[in-house]
Amino acid sequence: MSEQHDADRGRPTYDVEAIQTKWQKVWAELDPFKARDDDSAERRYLVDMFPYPSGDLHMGNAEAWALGDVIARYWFQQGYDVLHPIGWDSFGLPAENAAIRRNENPVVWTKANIETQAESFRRYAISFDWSTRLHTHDPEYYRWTQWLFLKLYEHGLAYRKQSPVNWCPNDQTVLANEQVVGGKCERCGAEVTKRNLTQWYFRTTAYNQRLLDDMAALEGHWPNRVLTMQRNWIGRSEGAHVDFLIEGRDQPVTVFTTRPDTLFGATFFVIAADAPLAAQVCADEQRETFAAYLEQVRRATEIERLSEGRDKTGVFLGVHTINPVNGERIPVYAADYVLADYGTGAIMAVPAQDQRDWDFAKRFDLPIVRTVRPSEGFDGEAFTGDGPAINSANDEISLDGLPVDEAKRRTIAWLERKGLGRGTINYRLRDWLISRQRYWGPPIPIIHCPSCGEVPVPEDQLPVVLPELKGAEMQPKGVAPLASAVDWVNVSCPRCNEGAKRDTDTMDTFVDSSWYFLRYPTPDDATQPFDVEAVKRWGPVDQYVGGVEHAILHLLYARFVTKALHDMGYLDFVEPFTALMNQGEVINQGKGMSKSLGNGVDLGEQIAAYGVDAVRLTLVFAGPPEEDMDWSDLSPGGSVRFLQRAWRLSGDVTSEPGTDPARGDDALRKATHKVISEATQLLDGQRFNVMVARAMELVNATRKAIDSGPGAADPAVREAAETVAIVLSLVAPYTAEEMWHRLGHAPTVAKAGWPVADPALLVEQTVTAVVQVQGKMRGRLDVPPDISADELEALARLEEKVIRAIGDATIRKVIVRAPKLVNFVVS
RNA sequence: GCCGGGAUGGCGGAAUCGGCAGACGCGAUGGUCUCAAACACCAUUGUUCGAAAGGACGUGCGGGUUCAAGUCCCGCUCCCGGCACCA
Repeated sequence: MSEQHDADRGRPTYDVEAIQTKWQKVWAELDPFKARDDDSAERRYLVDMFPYPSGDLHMGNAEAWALGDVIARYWFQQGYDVLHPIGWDSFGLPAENAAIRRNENPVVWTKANIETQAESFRRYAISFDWSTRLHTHDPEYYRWTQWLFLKLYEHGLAYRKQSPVNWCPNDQTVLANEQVVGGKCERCGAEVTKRNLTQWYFRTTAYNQRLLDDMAALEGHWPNRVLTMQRNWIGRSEGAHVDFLIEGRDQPVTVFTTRPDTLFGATFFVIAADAPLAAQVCADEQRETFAAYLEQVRRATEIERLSEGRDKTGVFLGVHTINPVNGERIPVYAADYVLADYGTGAIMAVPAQDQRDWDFAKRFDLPIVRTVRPSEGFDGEAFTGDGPAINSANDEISLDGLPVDEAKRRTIAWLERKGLGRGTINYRLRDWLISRQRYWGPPIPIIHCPSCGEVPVPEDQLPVVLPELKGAEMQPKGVAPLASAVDWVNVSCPRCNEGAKRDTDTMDTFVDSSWYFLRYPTPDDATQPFDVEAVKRWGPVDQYVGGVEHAILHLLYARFVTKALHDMGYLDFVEPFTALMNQGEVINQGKGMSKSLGNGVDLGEQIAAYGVDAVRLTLVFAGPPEEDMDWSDLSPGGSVRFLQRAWRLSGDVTSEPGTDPARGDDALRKATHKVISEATQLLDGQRFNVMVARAMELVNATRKAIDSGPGAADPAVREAAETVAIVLSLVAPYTAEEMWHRLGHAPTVAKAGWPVADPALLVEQTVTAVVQVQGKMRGRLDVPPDISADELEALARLEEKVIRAIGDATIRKVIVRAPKLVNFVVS
């Protein structure tokens, strides 16, 4: 016995440290959470978004894993064959920046942090199958990330193009659209600028409609806000393509519009200044003006471009185009309020019905023609609402008087008939830019050959291993650090054997994490990225747990990769994560924890002070899983107190293990089985905080039964205490195991089996009926649950308080809902 | 501006089928134990009137439906999150 004894009372005390040390060792030997994968039970697959190894685990990690572990451990208790894996998302910038500072290779810092976190996870007692462990920086992992690249390349889903891209001047690398937040680098906060570069892309746009449609199956299983964010990001909009002929060009220029009905009001035409088209159409006499403007646009950061209340800028390109619907000659401008990479990079401008166009028209003194009659009393500028069309007729078509929807349909039909345009659907989603000019990521497995062009590295030559750079060799300088590893770069072309060069960019770390859940079932497979059959057995992930910060990036990419691999025949599902839970954030004193605010709460210190179980319990009990919690509102001390009360029950029970509870105290048994029944429902609904509350009630009831009820020897007391241990095993594994041990059982309580409520014990002998007068509560009656309406009403009429409340009034109506309620309506 | 979510005691939160508002916990107050303190345990704890019995009020605000509304409907306010010159 490792328990210490209280000197005064001679009774064992609840020694958190000792219990933790003791059971950690036992569990390491038992390895109880290893997935069996042997068809002995239904499989369940739970994944927590794997951690980035930056230092030790923190409060946020602690919450996410505590919540995921409740679900995993509940499944273990129910007898499922559970796969609950762990890995590390171990490529990425922080390691690289640290390595530059420390003049070493990023692997050193990365490995050290991983070991620290792994050790913390073990102490934190998460129910992992440790044999699943993987790290994305291992060549044996990224070999398959490169394989994924090659497969996408093979199927036309990976390609290289030149395009204006987001550039982070601080990190000296390009960024995906998704990594630019409010014009700033998502990672370092620097203002992002644009550069025209040739980069690698994954063709996410090939899946835009399916990414949208397949969300129907996630409805109700994914948080609403995540689905909404994904929908916004994909940004489907219905409209039309309209062709415009620009003077001096043979090929028409197509624009996208959601308002084809307003075509008669298009009084000018705008091309994104940084789109190649702008330079192409520009008239010679305007060339200098345009070049100056373009230079100004290029220099501006996104922040400046988007800044509130900024006047529209632009230049006339010296050419005109013809409005196809009315033959009007309208001027063509270049401006930066039109985006080069949305739609076609050019628009028809309808100032009367679009505020941006209105602003531009005012600035450059361009005509404004209303083609939708604004509603009564409208005193704004551009009118974007519904209304009858006006000024919208030519020899062949008249929209006048039609509402917007109908006018759109007619215009599209007319355009299609004339061959001047067509109805279309446009998406905001763009292709995923995956090249990075940094070191610590998987090299792109492409060789550039002067005669053969882009040549994929043959599969049997994977992995393309990173050359071992350290310190300043990785210093970002705008070109990829790999370029300076001359021996590594120069290779012979796999196709023609002549001298060639490796691609020197590495892949975005989001590529690593876009498929890791497929490798967990077979993490050591040296012959393939994942075992198709094993993934069929386990996949898709039944429950995914992680922060909402990945609502767009990671989840969108993982969904895209899953669909692509499905179409290639590797997967039999199209959505990777059947259900998603976003845990809330742990904040402190109303603000996010940060060094600068000095309000950080250190997980290690909390665990040292209160113990693993109390910290986990506090996090789970704080509120609904998805809600943010403020650590300063919580009381780990209270959790310790509760755990101690629970633990003490296990020492008080005097009956032998295996005692038949049927002879036990009826009232306590009923309480126990009610808690079992409720806890089961609450777990199924992921309402873990309420489940903890029920466990607390059972502890209180058991305490009472021991002290002032049937006593410690009653079999119902044992049943209750054992139930407490099992329920607590989902949240407080150490305390639960210790209780289980003191109750005379062998480890491990984690697999004791989830109790089943006895329906006979859930039937109440009496229920409380409420008696109301005028809807106000005036009395309570204890009645049998099968009481008839008449009997209940008769009893209610005899209640003294009810009689008093009715007084002289006449009873107009009596509502009886036996056995719960009687309501007298009087006047 | 658009989209999503929310507002319940001093605090975190329960009440997910329209039927006892405030489960459970924290904090607070009083008590038991103690030389004392801490721990532990017991009791009280929505506001208000009342000595008490008992009553009135009470779920962001204003209306409505209903015998009955935290819950449903209409109109607001405020807070949190996301998107935003996306044609």
